[in-house]
Amino acid sequence: MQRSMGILGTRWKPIIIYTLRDRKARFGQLDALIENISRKVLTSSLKELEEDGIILREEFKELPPRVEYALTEKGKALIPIMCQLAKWNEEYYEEPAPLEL
Amino acid sequence: MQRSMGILGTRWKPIIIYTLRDRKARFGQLDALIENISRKVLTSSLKELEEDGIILREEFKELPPRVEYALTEKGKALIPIMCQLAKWNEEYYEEPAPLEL
DNA sequence: TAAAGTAGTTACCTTTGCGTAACTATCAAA
DNA sequence: TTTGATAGTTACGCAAAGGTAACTACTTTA
Repeated sequence: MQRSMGILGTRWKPIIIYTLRDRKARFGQLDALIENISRKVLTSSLKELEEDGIILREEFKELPPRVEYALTEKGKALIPIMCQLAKWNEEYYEEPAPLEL
Repeated sequence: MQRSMGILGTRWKPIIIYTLRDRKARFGQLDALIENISRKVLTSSLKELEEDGIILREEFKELPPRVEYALTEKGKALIPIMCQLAKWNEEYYEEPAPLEL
């Protein structure tokens, strides 16, 4: 478990994996699909996820350049887990109580 | 997903939940069961998990004092997810290659 | 010649996560 | 009176995570 968390224990990496659950995506698409993430964190997270064998980076030598990110087998194995996590929130989330004035 | 990660997106919180999957535990037990965690992070993580409705803190007015932590329903709903995460690592973990000298 | 599109990088800064070590409070037992 | 046990807290500091804004490189199109 400590090793799993060494790979996934950040705010954004599971969200990136979840976003790639049903499609490849380009850098710019990920940036647009994931609200509030900064390009810098996206860059470094993608790099680390690639190092850990979760995603694959495919570069097309075109103009303008194109890069696609997709889950590896190891990454795909996380899809059901990420989906359950999303579902868990839908089931148990409660609006924070409005502030009394 | 962003909300799930707002609650769980740290290195230690999922490990604490995983440790409580099959038993209540006292503060000192958690400290002993979870290798390498510091008491300080344990304290603050437990506090935040309680605020988020994941765990329940039960204080016994005894001497010496005793405090037990257990998962709430919302927390118990995470058990299968945490177990799958642990299993995922067992399946896909590879020893890092030994350094060549 | 300038703008537009893609995929980043770089510099700088703030916040959060986490660690270590020492300290507190309470009471019972030695 | 000192020790031991439980469950923390406090002070201090480092490193990682994360944010913003400006900049780069390449080529096509206007």
